Amino acid sequence: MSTNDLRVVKTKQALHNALLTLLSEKPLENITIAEICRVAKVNRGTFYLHYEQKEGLFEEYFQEIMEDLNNSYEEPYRAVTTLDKNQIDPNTIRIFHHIERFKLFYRIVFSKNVPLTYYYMLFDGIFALLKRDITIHNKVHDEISIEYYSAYQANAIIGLIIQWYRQDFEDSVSTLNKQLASILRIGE
Amino acid sequence: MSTNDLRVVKTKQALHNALLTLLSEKPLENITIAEICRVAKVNRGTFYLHYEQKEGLFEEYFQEIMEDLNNSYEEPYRAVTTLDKNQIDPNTIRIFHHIERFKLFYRIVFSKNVPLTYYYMLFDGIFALLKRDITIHNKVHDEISIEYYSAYQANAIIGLIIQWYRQDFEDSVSTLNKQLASILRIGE
DNA sequence: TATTTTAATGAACACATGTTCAATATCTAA
DNA sequence: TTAGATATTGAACATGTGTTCATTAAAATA
Repeated sequence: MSTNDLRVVKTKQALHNALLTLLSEKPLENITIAEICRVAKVNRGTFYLHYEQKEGLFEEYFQEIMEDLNNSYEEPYRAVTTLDKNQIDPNTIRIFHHIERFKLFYRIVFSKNVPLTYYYMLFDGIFALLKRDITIHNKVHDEISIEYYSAYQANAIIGLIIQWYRQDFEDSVSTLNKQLASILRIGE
Repeated sequence: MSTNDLRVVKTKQALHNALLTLLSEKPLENITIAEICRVAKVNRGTFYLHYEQKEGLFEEYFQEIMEDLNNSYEEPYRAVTTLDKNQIDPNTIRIFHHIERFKLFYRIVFSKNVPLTYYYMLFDGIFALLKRDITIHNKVHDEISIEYYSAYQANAIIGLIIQWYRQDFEDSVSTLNKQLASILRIGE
């Protein structure tokens, strides 16, 4: 099933468009595979040739969004996890911008009937960024596992995002940045 | 649909037992409602009278487990979020004990094809505990929202648990406690 | 362009979902 | 204990799921 084959490209594009169309009408959980295929005018068997669940289709979008997250972290940036808290500049924290930019997607990602997969994709994305940073600055005390520490910090940030999501992203990005900066400053 | 009615009690009990039986054989995602009903010898229509999805049935177990979490936090305890980090005693951190006690359940809760609902139940449980504690000690700086701060701390702990889960809970409870204590000591 | 390769199709299958409704069995309260 | 209330049942229905297989159509390549 070569990804370059025009037939494959065409089929996937049709399925992507169909999913997007349906997502503007109703939540992912209420969309069926049969429905997507009807809209895309693609045989249902063909769907299963490429994906196992509708979630797999959704994941392809997510990949692109995760790339945006990574790009938004390209240099120049200064990390939020630097142990020297004085270095923190709220404006350098780009994660919240990213979330806001794709809040239509993140409303789906954080909705309660959706599988944990997407959560883990976000977690892994942030985890990798923080871990890279922690490793670069490598100031963590010996007795702390970098893995645990990264998981701790990454998920803490997602905790803020959950709280933000639950108020339907009403607070501004800069409010979130300030909250994070203030929290990290505690204990100085 | 009175909860006291013996018929209701009996039906729910049968469904609970059936779910438990099936869970010992295969993951929740591979268990169907029809299957649960067959094992429980309960009409499928009756299932829908009480629950919408098999997840609703699972949630009832979760409630009990959340009670254990709350109980494990009864006094005497000293909180992990006290801003004066010197007060932290790893032995007072009971969350990891709780997770380990119910690791059979938490393996399900953290599996990637399960809905986010369970994650939120755990999050809300820890969130409430930490918020109560933060409010009692109420040492958070003015500019920090207690909601955001609690969400941050609660999810950070779950971050450790995710990392723990991903290594199939191989580390000991005391390792987790020490990691948390060390992380909290950073920045002192 | 002609030939080969292979993705997509349509039909069919067994089974699951979610819902309805009249008939029945079981419980509660008098 | 009986009468009334109601939870449960079984049957049926339209639709979705996941899979199979021979056929067809569209792409790659030579």
